[in-house]
Amino acid sequence: MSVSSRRKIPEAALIRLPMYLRLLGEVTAQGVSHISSDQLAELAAVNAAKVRKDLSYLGSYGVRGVGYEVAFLSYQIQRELGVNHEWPIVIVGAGNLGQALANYGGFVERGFGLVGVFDTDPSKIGTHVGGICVQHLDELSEVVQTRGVSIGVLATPAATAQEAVNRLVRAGVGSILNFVPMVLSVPRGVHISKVDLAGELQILSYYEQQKVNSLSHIQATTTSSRVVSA
Amino acid sequence: MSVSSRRKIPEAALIRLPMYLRLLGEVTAQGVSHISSDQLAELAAVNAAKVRKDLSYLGSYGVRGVGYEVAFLSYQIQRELGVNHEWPIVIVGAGNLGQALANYGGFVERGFGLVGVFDTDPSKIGTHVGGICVQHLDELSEVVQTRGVSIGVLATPAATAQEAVNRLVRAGVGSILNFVPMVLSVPRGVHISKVDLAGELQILSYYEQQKVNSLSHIQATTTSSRVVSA
DNA sequence: AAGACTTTGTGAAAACCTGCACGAGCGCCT
DNA sequence: AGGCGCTCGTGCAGGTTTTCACAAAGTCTT
Repeated sequence: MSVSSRRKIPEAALIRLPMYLRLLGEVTAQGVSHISSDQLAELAAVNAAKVRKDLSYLGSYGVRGVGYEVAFLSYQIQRELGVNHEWPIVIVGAGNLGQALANYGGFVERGFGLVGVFDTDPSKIGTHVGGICVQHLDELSEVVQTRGVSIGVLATPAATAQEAVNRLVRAGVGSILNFVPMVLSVPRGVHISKVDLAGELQILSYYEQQKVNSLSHIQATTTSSRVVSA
Repeated sequence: MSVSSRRKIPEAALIRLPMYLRLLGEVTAQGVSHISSDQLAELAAVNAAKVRKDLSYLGSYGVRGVGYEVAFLSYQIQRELGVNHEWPIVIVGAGNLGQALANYGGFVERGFGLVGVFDTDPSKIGTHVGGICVQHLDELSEVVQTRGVSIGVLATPAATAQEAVNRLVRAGVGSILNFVPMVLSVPRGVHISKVDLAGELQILSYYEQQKVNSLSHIQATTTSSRVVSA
């Protein structure tokens, strides 16, 4: 059995691996060669036991009394995440967000090479974003197949998102990062994860509203006690 | 006691409220006046019991045998999230991502009005993005206070992110949406939530890698059995 | 070499989340 | 009015995630 599929990593732990990997990269740049779960936990602002348990899903790569060797641990996380080699990605939708994502340096920096940007708007096709010439969506399948793309980013208007997903899936893309605030359906086996930008703000808005409410509650309480005591 | 602070909504349920709200808006546009938990669950691609439990944290707003009145439920979710009124927001960092976010129509559409974009780069200051003139970060405090901003979006380079956060906090911002792949520290009481774009892709990469691994595992098995049978 | 000290890996407890199953309440029909 | 059918709200069981606590296993000092 292949080493990396030894066990399946729980979702909750998986989500934190990119963060650990990034932090390990940072401490490497600072010349640190070993790190304890306590130190890594401090950097990641999480519990140290959680760090150890998360890392234990990869295997026993720490040394008791010493900690983890940064370079070795980085490599193991990379291998597990599959980011020890570059993944070609495509972006569908060359609007505001699509363009910004195409220009976003963070993707290539962390192992994702943009090989295609697609749209259906004739005025966008032929323009260059992120060093790539925008192509018509009809070319998607061709590019996905010749470049071996298995990850796609979706940034179209809501109206055309499901159709774009269908095309991505038909072309052979196996995982999709969805920025369109819509529930999309994909066949079993295709992985889709979503980022709802406005939704994130609405969650923050809840916390702010709670603060306002609790303040007005205190004020109301104060006021009524004044009334009572008057 | 104020009605909306009656109970605290569990994080897991809170995250789904923006989605429900959006779906309710869509069905309203289609002229639907009532909806059952089953129907909403179908639209949201989640379990119906989960929908009912999530909504029950807001109060008992459904009618047995009938379902939920869309308009009323929408209003209640909006009130709970605090999005029944507009929130002014600021964006710090007018780079690629900051500009795209400033131009992103989804924010204003869902109750967030951009009132300031800030940067420290002199070449950016004075340019217009998203209908707003980019100002120097030194102006942040002034704008936050006069406009009553309590939510900020962070999209600076990593090197300056912590300093930008400090300024946001000092200016009086209570919640921050962080797009910078960095762990930032904020004082108790300030809420920070992060979106790690490349991290999301790395998670997808894990799933794709798993598929590759399980294929090569099958191949390895097949190969070895061939060897055995040869 | 032994003892002190450090840090991992993990069992077990606690907290949290999900999904089922069903009682309770509501509208409609006769 | 009473019975029927529908759908909510929720107790409970099962699953997942987090945290604690400690034995095991290493280093370092003397």
